[in-house]
Amino acid sequence: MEEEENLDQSACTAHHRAIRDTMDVLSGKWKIRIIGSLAFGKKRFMELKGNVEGIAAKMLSKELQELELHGLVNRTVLATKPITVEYELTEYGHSLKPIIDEMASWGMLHRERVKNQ
Amino acid sequence: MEEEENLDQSACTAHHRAIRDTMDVLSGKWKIRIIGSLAFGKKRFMELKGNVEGIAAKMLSKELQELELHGLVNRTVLATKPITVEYELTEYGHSLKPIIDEMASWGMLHRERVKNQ
DNA sequence: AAAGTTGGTTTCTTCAGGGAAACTAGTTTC
DNA sequence: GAAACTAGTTTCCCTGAAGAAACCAACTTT
Repeated sequence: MEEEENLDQSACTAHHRAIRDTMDVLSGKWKIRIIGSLAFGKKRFMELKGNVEGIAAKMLSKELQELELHGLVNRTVLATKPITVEYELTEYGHSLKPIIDEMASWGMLHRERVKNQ
Repeated sequence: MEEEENLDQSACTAHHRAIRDTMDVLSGKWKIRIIGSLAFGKKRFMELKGNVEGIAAKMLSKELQELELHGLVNRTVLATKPITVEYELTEYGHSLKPIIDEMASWGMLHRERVKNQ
């Protein structure tokens, strides 16, 4: 009984810690939405700004920097006529897709439920 | 090509909207962690407070009220000697488990990665 | 040379999310 | 009667997340 409790407790502690870790990386109002946008493919700064409705340039810039630091996003400067910058998910960034996808499908479920309440 | 683009765009829009909807329900620093704790089974107020490390009683109380309003959590008052209150996930609340689980397992992955970097 | 494009940075400000601690209230035990 | 346990509520405060708008700098087009 006691051993079982200890196992439960340590599994539970690790679970909580893991959730906190994830939330730290995805902290703030915008990161998940930016990643959700990039999950559809690489995008330029202004494309992202149009895609992530409501975000200000300052926020987008800041969040992209954090995502890059965490190794989730790659930033590539292209030597085009007016300089363009491309952002794309790294392989590691793509590993967040299951979370994003679950959130997206739950959101659709929820919208149906609220509609038919 | 144009039709394809329109399909892409509307699928993409719905995706973004769904993510926003989910984030609205799970807004704030604590809801996911509370749900993550309740996913292990029903808990009393003080149990939750001990379980969700760092949360203040005010926050816990406020967040639980919101979760109850959204139909994710059930609150039951028990007529015990000193009154006790039990919180548990509703069936609908359990539908969030895939999200929580994905976050937990990504968090563990991330911790491994950071450790071995 | 003025205006528009790109991708930002800087500054200034506001507001709400959240923290600490005290307080309530019913019951029970010391 | 004081202290302790239950589950909160209330108040007061403060920081940091975020918004708005202006500004910057290289290059192109008109």
